[in-house]
Amino acid sequence: MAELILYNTLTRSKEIFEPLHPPRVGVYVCGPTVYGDPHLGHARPAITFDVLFRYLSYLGYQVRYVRNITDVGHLENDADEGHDKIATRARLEQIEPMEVVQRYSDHYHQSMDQLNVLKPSIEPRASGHIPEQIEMAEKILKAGYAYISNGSVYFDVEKYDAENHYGKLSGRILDDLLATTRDLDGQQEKRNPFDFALWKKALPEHIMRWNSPWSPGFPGWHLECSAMSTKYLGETFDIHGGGMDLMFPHHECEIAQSKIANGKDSVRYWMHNNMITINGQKMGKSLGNGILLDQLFSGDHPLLEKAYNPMTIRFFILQAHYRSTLDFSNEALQASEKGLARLMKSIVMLPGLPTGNNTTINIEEWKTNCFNALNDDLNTPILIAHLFDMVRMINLISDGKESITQMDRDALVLQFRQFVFDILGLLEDQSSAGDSEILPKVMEMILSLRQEAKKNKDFALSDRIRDELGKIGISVKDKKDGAEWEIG
RNA sequence: GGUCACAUAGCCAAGCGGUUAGGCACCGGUCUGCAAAACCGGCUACAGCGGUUCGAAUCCGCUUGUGACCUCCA
Repeated sequence: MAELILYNTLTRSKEIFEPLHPPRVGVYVCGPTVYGDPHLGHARPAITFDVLFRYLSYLGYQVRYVRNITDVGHLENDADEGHDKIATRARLEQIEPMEVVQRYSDHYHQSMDQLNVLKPSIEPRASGHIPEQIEMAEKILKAGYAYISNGSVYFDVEKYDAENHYGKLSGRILDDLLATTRDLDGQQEKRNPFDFALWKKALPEHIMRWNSPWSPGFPGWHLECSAMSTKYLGETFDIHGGGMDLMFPHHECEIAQSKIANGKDSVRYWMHNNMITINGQKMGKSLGNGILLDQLFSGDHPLLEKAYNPMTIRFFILQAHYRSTLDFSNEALQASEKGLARLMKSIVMLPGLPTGNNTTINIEEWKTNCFNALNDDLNTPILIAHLFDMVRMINLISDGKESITQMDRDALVLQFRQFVFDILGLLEDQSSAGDSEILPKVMEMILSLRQEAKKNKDFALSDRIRDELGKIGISVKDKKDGAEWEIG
C-alpha cells in the first residue's frame, strides 16, 4: 500500500508521514473554549481529525489523541480591561464559572457523540494543568526569554525572533507585525505590542484565579496547549492540528514557547482545517452568523429549510477536502442527505447480492483507488467519489448486468463497511433500522393483499394501499416479482 | 494598509501538465397498469488577458473579483 502523505503547514507541502516512534503516533488538536453552545464550526476540526485518528488507527498505529478543553477564561482582547469569556458568561447566568464550563463541555460532548466523533485518548483541561503551565513559564523566564511586568509574565518575542523565526508557520515577518499592530491601549506592561502573556495578573473582579510565583492570576492565552502537549505527548511529537484561524497567533506562540522551554521544536507535522462559510463568509461567533449544531439537528433556525441528521452533517463535511473552505447552504446539505441515503442503501443491499461464477468488476483496482485517496492527505471527497463508483457496480450486479463471486462479495462487504463505518465514521441510518419484528410481517401481509388487488386489476385499491402507507411514512416500490418497502 | 489563499458546469465539490472526477438538480430512454427505485444516455465547466509547452483548469505574469489572517474565534 502507498504511504500516507499529509500536508504540513510548516513546510507548505505534502510530506510522507513518518512517526517519530512507530508504531506510536502522538496527535494534539486544539479543542473548544467552552463558553457557548457548539456550532457548525466546531464540527469541522472534530470530524477532520476524527478521520485522521480513525485512519491512523486503521493503519495499525497506536495513536494517542489529545484534544483539550479550554476552560480558563481567556481575555477578549490584549488590553488589560478585556473580558474573560467564561467569567462573563457566568455573570450573565449568575452561576459559577465552573458551572459554565461543565454545562458547555457536556453539551459539546453530546454533540460530538451525535456526530459519531470518537472520544480522544486524553481530554485535558487547562484549569487542571496550572502547575504545569507555571512550570513552563518559569523555564522560559529562566532561559531569559520572558520578563515580569507588574505581576504578569510576557514572552519576549523580539529576543526569540533574533535566533528563531517568529511567524514561520503563518508566513509572517516580525517587522510587518510591528507595522500593522493596532492601538496600543493598555499595553504599557509589554516591551513590544506583539509580546504575549505567559501569566496574567488577575484584576480584583477576575474570578478565575490561581496563585503563582508572580501574582494571583491565570495562565496566558497560548500556554495551555504547549504545557499539555508536552506533558502527554513529549517534547517532540508527531501531529498538531487545529483550525486555520488558530495558526496566528495561537500556534505561532506555541511554537515559540515550546522551543524555548524544551530547547527544541515540538511539532513535526502541523495540520490545519479550513473554515465553513455561509454565503461565502466565514461562519464565526463574532460575526453572528453561526448555526448551532442543535439547530441543524432540529431545523430551528431562520436559515434552515429543514432539520438535518447528524450523519448528513458529517457526510457533508467529508464531501469537501479539509483544507478547502466549505460553503453551507440548504441545497448542498440536501444533496448530501440524498447522496448519503443512496450510499447507505447500497450497503444494506450488498450482502444479499446475487453471486455468480465469476467477478466482472475490478475490485482490487477500486480498493487501491480508495486507499490512494485517503493516503493523499486524507482526500475524503475522492474516497467518497470512489464509493459511489462502487454503488453503481453494486446496482449493476443487482440488475444482473455485472456479476460477482460469493467470495469476492463477502470480501467486498467487509472492505466497503470499513471505509464507510470504520474510517469515515458514518453510522447506519438509525431510522431505517426496524426495531419491531412484527412490522415486517404486517408489511408482508399488506403487500400480498396489494399484489392480489393488482392481479385483479383493482388499481384503485392497490394505489390506495400505497398512498395510505406513504402517508404514515412507508414507501412502497414495486419490483418485477412483488414489492419492497422502506421507512422514510 | 500588510501577509496569504481562492475563483471549476444550475448548486456543492475533486483536480497538482495529456484519460468521464463524484454527489444533488435537470432532460431523454429501459422497466412499470401508473408511480417510485434502479439502470443506460444527455447536459461536459474551469474569472479575463498574455506567456511557457507538442499539449494547461493544472506552471509563470498581469488584471478583475471574493475571502482569510493581522484581536477571541474551529
